Amino acid sequence: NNDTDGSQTFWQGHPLPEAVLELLKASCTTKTWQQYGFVLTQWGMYCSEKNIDVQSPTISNVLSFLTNLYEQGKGYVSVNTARSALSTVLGPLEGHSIGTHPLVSRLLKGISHKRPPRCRYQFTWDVNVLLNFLDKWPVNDLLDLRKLSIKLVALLALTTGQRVQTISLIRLVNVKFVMNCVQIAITDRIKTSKPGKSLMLDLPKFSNPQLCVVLCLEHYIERTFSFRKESNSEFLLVSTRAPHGVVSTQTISNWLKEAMNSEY
DNA sequence: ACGGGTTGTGAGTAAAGCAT
DNA sequence: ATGCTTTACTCACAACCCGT
Repeated sequence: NNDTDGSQTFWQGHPLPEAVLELLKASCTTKTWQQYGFVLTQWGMYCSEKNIDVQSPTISNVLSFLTNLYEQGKGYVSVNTARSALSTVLGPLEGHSIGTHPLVSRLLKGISHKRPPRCRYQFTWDVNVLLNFLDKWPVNDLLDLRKLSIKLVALLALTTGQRVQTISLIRLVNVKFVMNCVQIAITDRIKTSKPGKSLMLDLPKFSNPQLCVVLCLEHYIERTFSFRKESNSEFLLVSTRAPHGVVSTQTISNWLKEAMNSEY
């Protein structure tokens, strides 16, 4: 019904039952639909400007649109996303899906040569800087909830090397304290999920109690126990503010940056 | 089976919005 | 004012697919 993720607009040419739409929509995550939705807004604007039928363009319309994005300064990856979006929404052209049309492939290849993608991370940093910093903090009991959260997230990130998405999806029921470590199963679908297989994380105890994830995690769970009932959050990480609901991946990312930005 | 092309995904960033 | 969420956008990259 509401069209915040853009998926509805795609099949508006076909009047389809709600249940069908629901399944078509489930073929991509909301994140993907959001991105495609943005591309389609651009496409819509381009079409009305050039008097093109949004639903059934010619191949040269598509090629010009993609070239236009390139000329706006977009890199290969962005134009490629646009290609994917159009390919998903629009029917085949000249017997090819838009993504696989030979001219589209060629065009994208040209862009990848003119504006090749760079790798996301160019340098690494010394983890000890962060560890030394956290080591100087007061013991867990004396930390306020915010600092405790920041510390926990930092230690989780360092010990697991997982995306913030993964960290945000740690469910309390899946955290198992065993002998000398903690085992965490990630049961929700994540970027690298394979059907029917959940990710297992092992957190070993660390010699320095001040920097031990296991202890910090234990403490965090105790500390947040009291308001779990009201917030009824099944997830480990909760907001530092009432009603202490689930935190977004963005918040976790902010906490992480705060930990690394040692200006306290 | 591998390697290239294609598709689908989360991360990062900035800015606006919203509670407390 | 602060802490967090949402939105809009660009990007890198993982997974998938398929021809050889």
